[in-house]
Amino acid sequence: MEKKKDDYSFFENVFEVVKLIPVGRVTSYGAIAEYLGSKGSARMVGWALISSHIQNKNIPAYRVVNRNGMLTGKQHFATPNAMQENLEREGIKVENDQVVDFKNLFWDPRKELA
DNA sequence: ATCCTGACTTGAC
DNA sequence: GGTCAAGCCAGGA
Repeated sequence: MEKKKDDYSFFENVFEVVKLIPVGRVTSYGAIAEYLGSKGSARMVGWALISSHIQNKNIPAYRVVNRNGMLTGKQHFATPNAMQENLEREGIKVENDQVVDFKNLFWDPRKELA
């Protein structure tokens, strides 16, 4: 990472939003990216989340899935099953690496947090 | 400095 | 309505 200018870097911003995700809810990378103003660069959100795993803060990265509600990032967790287990622990049903009733559990920061 | 890759998304065919 | 291709920004080789 870099020291950046004077404000928090893109990553810190991502962490903030991710930490604000309510329990039992999920969001998508694109939604966060759009909320941060970097709409279209959803990849960066995922990239930031990779760094989140080395952060000391509790980043519920498992609450972030792709637009399809699919657990694309489970591979990057300590164990591929961790993501699904964590979600299920919060009452979110995951089936075939996909969040059940995703559209209902979807949490849009731009809409809810805005 | 150039090229490649990546936890994504959207538009076109 | 599913599949393919391109765009996006940042970081590592």
